[in-house]
Amino acid sequence: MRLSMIDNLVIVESPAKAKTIEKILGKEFHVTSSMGHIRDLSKKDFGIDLKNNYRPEYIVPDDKKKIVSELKKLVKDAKMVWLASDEDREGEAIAWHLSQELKLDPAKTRRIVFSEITKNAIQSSIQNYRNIDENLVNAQQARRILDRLVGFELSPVLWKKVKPSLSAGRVQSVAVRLIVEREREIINFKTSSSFKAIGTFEYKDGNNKNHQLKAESNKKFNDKKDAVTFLEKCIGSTFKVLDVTKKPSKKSPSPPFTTSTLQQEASRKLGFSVAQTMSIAQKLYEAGFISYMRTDSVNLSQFALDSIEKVIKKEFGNEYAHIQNYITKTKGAQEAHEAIRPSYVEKREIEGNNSEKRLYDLIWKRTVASQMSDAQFEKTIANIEVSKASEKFVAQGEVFKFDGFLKLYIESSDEENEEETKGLLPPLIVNQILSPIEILAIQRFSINPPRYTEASLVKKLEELGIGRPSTYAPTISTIQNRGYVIKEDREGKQRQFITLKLKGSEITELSQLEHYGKEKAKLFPDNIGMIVNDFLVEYFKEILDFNFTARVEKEFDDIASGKMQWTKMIDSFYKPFHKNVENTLEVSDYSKGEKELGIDPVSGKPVIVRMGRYGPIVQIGENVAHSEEKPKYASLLKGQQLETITLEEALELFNLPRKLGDFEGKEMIVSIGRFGPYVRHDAKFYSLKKDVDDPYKISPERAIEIIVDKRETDKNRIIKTFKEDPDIKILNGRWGPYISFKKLNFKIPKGSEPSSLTREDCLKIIESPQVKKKQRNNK
DNA sequence: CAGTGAGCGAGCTTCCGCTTGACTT
Repeated sequence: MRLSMIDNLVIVESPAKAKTIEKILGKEFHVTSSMGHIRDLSKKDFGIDLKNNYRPEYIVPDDKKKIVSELKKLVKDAKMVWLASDEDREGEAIAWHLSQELKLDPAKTRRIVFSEITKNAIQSSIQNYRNIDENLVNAQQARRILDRLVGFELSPVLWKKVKPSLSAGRVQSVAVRLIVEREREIINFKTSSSFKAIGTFEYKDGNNKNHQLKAESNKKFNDKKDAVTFLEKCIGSTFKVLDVTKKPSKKSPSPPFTTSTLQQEASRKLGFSVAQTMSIAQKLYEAGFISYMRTDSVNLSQFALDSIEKVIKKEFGNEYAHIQNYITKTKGAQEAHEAIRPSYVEKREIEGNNSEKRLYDLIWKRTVASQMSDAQFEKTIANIEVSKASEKFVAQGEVFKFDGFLKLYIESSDEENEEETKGLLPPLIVNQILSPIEILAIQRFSINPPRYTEASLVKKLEELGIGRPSTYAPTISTIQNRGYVIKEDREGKQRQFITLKLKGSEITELSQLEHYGKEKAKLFPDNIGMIVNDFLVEYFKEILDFNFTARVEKEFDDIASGKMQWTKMIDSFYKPFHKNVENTLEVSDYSKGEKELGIDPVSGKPVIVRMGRYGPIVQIGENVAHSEEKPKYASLLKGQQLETITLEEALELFNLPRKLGDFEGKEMIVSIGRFGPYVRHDAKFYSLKKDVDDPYKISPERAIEIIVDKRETDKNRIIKTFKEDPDIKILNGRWGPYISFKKLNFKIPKGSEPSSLTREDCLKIIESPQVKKKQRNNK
């Protein structure tokens, strides 16, 4: 079916948005989408003519050619083209690129903008059309060109001075820096401990009724001696209530979700990675369940506010509604969209898989809670005097007066705060004498700064105004893909802590174990991340500065408001920057993170760690040209870092390969290869079991066991072969049975019995279109 | 991801922001 003459063609960025808008505008308007940017800088020679005042060379990337040719067809038939891309710098540039690439006639082209998809907003935008804002477009061109210059000049410096294929950029390099510097803070963190006293007291009130309460000392004690001294003073002291203060307090709801806060809460509450959150949100958006998921705005449309108010009043009662619009405080926010909210808040639940349901539920609760009343408390603080000591005890209580938004939604926090003993306090009166039941002084250790999670890194970047909602998730992926950063769990450790207990007039000491330092899905810098970071911070301080983006953003704003010419801005940045690049190429050494750990007691030679071609290594002795004596090398184990490895750990690496004695007349040798620790026997390799066997300590008996076990599983490996076709084999693998065919492997569909498959069945699986598609995608 | 434990050296790698594709006639 071909659409006849379309009078009005509207072009937006996203197809899902196009669908909704078309419904609103009716059949006189055809709404289509550009799928974001349709042109980009060519990759040849930067795509920038440096000799010609930074003239950009734009091309249509291959994956956009189809869209552009379709748009060209549509435009030809239209009497009026409405460019409705987002109301921000990038959106303005998209509109401009469209007008250029589609060669739109200015007389038949109108630029319109709306930041919410409602009938009113869209119809009024049609009334208030304008021309493309060239200053804003120039600000975007400056942004794009600056990023290209930085990225495409810095990355090759790294290829020459550190390692090929590495990358650097205005956003990613600062993200890595944050993680590297945080890790160093943690490495250098000196744990200290102190004691805090917690007393349990009781008293009888006028009606002879017994009450109990807990109170904490108002001061910490630096060491055990001070804590004991305090407890000794408590013996025979009287404990008197000095004062009781009551004051009201309140807690307000958080604003509705932006991309960044959604990623943070989905990470804390649901354990999603930022990429997971975004792809689930995309599904919800495409299904029409939520508004657009890439936004920095906390604004809600009047339509949304009205329907949320109705829902709150119906579900919770009138006193729970407190309709308000929040103000976006984020640095550099462009606010082209609404906050992330349910499209129809009346819809409490959606159809979809479990993750989609959970994310929708989170968005629903957060949105509705944002329009609910403050929670009201009454806080009580009582100071308790200790007659023989200058320190006091403080009892704190908190009572709900009104739960407000907390009835629906409690925001999580990144800090794992210690539980405080806050609850209801019994009625206290001044000068009341309390009798101590027991007083504990518990040793508490200071906690190092927390490592970043993906989501808390996004939060930090957003605070610095670095990156945009559409790039948070890809940036986090990039720094992991380059090997700069690894997302990992870490086992916690154990330590002892002391509890001193005063009961009656006796002080006893108790030693207990506590777990600490357990990490889940935290970002750790890897060796190469640290080396690259140190190199960039040393030679390109300006770019790596946390305020670099903020500074250039200011200049982009000046371009947007017509106060500055974009080519001048780029020129004054690029001239000194490029000079610095050339200078760095000349003066800097090849950077491999080299560090001397000490002297090898056996040979008397220095022990050096550094990055080798295939990863981090340790060497004994220097590499002297033309010398016959070569240094000895050993690779670092997985998880060992150049930054933290000790001399002892480094020397231990040379205890491999280790001879383990003979088995069946052949020697067994233990060592560590690319794929981890192994035993070699009779020219065959047998992997040691991860986290079970230690190559430095494994016994010959255990090694033989591993060899025999492996032979057994290998025997069971072959399920079926075909005489007529030796290329096809049905095998048992780590993930169950599979078909092996000329170095390629194929899953066996559910429900088929592997041993009864015929050659024809196998060929069918190998030739099936789904499998072929998958192979293409893996390329 | 499907089973390794080597070592020549050509040619390529890379940025940040917008956005979802994918398949015939």
